[in-house]
Amino acid sequence: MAKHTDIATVLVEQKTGEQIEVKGWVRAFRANRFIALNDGSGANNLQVVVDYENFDDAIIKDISFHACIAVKGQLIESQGKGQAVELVAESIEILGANELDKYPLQPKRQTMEYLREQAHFRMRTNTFSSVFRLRHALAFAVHSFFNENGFYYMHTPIITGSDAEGAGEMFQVTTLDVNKPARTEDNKIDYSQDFFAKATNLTVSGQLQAEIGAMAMGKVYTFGPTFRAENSNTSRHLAEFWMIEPEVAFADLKDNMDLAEAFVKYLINYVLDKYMDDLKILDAKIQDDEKNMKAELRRPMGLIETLRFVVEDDFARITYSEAINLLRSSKPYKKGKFEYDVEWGVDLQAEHERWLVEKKFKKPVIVTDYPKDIKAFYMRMNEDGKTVAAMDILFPGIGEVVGGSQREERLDVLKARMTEMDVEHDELDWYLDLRRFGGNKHSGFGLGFERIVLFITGMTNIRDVIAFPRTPGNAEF
RNA sequence: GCCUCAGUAGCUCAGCUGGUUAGAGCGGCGGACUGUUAAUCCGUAGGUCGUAGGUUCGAGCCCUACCUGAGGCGCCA
Repeated sequence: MAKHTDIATVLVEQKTGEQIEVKGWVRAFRANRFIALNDGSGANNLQVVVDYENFDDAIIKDISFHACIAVKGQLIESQGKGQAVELVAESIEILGANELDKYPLQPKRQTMEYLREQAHFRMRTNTFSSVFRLRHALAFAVHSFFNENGFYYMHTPIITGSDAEGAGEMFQVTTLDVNKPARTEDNKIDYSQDFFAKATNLTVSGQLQAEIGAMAMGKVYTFGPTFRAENSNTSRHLAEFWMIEPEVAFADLKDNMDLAEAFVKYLINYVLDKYMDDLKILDAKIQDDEKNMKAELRRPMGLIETLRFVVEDDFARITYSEAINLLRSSKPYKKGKFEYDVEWGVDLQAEHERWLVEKKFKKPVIVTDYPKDIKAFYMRMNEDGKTVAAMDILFPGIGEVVGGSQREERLDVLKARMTEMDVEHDELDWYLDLRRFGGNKHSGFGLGFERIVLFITGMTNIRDVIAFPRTPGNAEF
């Protein structure tokens, strides 16, 4: 028996005249004659033509929406419009029939919220199969970009005993009996009896460990799961997400920005180059979604147009202080339209970031040199003693996609900052060692993978770009 | 964690100022159909109006609490 062929391959090679076998799920069965078959290998369906007189009624009856079938036959030039080739069915095997009266999906538009509840089936829809193919492509492109640029992929720990970074609330990892944990004599929980003989958590960032790598391997990156136990209820936050964190020795803040910008553009170019079919499906979906929306709520550009625009143009680069000045002389500020005040020393609010990105520059904006008091202890202090060498990249629609900095390499300055910000020195002694012994200038950033997938797919809720989203109160599947 | 909005058939929604028997489209089911592209046509079944209380002669509609979802904010990536 011939091995079956991926539909994507059949459609690319178009070897008409050949006998082939394909396997997949029925997307539609029209006029008792035409099956739109999809096996997930690509965005496009293969049209299978059935002469029903040649088949049992029972088989014809089982060819229904999302039933799984195998088809053997000859590939021919399509006799109809809409596709180049089609498969003339000579034999059809029902691999898995479908009970339509109980099946939660329907061949019609269904809301993202409803499909989210059907996470075990939603990948069978056009939208989600495209999203997850793009997610795969982008993950692959992450590795390919760094590999091409001389970076080493580093696996930082998922369970960590280090809780000093302060990036967010953490999930505790323990094998102690939560109902009656071991206690010390003064009735505190006795972590010396826990699995790792200390309190441990799921990682909130691999950055500090990546710095260890950079101080030996030069250019490293991590790409792995990250966990935040924040009670964040937004369309841009997950409790479990994937983060990419490059760390580069001998690099200053400008090198860091150049890297981040080149990286993001590489990812976008990668899918523009290789996954246009999926982008077209999502582009069309967005246009369809926006058809009934008021003009001012629609996106100014289509998805593919937006992606091209981002890669063709330089990102805007401004300092935090310049951003404050721009905001204070902006129309919405003068008219009192902002809900929050704009004041040097206070972090930019979402509405301020949105004005900068969507109104002022109309493209991604890199904001640098934030006040030291609103940023982390490890960011390098600038000459002015007030700001640090930090940078955030803000994207239209989703806000902060990248957060990074040049790291403080001066031992005395770093220690002073840790004291100032109440960071335990003892726990991070190894981190200080990196400065004590052969330290160097270095920089890095963190990029939320789902946020960039969100931007590139044009989806609007981060829960729809990860197969099984974890959010407060929800860990289904 | 805070604010706002929503929950009516399997799905997407309509349901007037509180008033008789709860409406549509799609989907399902039964049938027709051999060039369709979200196929089309005919027929048909399907509802504890999120849950629990309350107000009222009378509640899908008003009030209270809770649950679930969405949007926004904060925290961040």
